[in-house]
Amino acid sequence: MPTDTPGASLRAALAEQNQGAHLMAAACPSRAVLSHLTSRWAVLVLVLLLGGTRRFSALRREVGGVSEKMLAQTLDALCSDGFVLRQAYLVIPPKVEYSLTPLGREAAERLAVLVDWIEDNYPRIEQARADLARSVSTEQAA
Amino acid sequence: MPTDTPGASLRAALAEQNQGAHLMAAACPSRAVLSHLTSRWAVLVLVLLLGGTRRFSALRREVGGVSEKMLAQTLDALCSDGFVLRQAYLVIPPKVEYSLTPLGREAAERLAVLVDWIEDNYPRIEQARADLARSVSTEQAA
DNA sequence: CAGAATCCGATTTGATACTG
DNA sequence: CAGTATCAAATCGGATTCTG
Repeated sequence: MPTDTPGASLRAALAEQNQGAHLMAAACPSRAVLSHLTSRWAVLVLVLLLGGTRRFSALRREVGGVSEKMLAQTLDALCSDGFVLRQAYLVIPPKVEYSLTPLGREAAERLAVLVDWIEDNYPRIEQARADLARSVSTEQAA
Repeated sequence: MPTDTPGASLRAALAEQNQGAHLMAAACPSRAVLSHLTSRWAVLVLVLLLGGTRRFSALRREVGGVSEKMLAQTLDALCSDGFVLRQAYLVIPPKVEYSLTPLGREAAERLAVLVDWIEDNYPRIEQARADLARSVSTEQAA
């Protein structure tokens, strides 16, 4: 087994047995982490930071469509979770650099796999969507 | 390079050069796919379905905290995107089964890697958060 | 430049009740 | 059982203004 998913078997086993007290549980604290990592802008920010340290304004430019507020909010959350390191240089004009922590890098790499898959397979996804539109209630079952 | 991320090099290259017209672009249609896949309940539903076909009520029970409305809405979106197959049996009482399409399975597997990572590393994340709380503005730079 | 603060509309979310 | 309909609450998200 050359893959790097140590918890896969555990997760699968628990999922099939429905006895897990993990992410599927409403009260599980890791739910918050999941939502932070998969939030609209966090995914893009993390993947970008995988390419190296960046300043606030650079991120603002590179992450198309993000507002200052949302970017600041996203970065703040990622810093609080220990995924991103914020380094503020006390100079004028202000200069702040953001980079991934080792933990953040691990998470970002996994997100990048998803992002890359989407980009690589977008044509197939579009195709599937088109196929669906054609087969409007064509098959039944009993 | 033994990993299964064919687009990684492309993504990294584009990210570093900031010349990409892909997910980082505000208007990129794949943004919608990303948001569907990473939405609060879709992640959990997809990972659960990785464990096999499930009925609506089973999902409702297993995905802790989801409301009927949100589950229906989530499943609807995943079906429209071609990630989930919905099979309705015309019997009384009604019976509807949801399962992953090949496309959905690929996406779900990548999400599962992330979910598994979070569960496996939650202690480290908590630890990092605790460490942060201690080092409140301890280091500067110039 | 990097953000904090404020305002406020748009969207999301979730109980609850109802239906085939 | 598997939803849909409805309404109120909560959150999101962005434009704007202000500051060190």
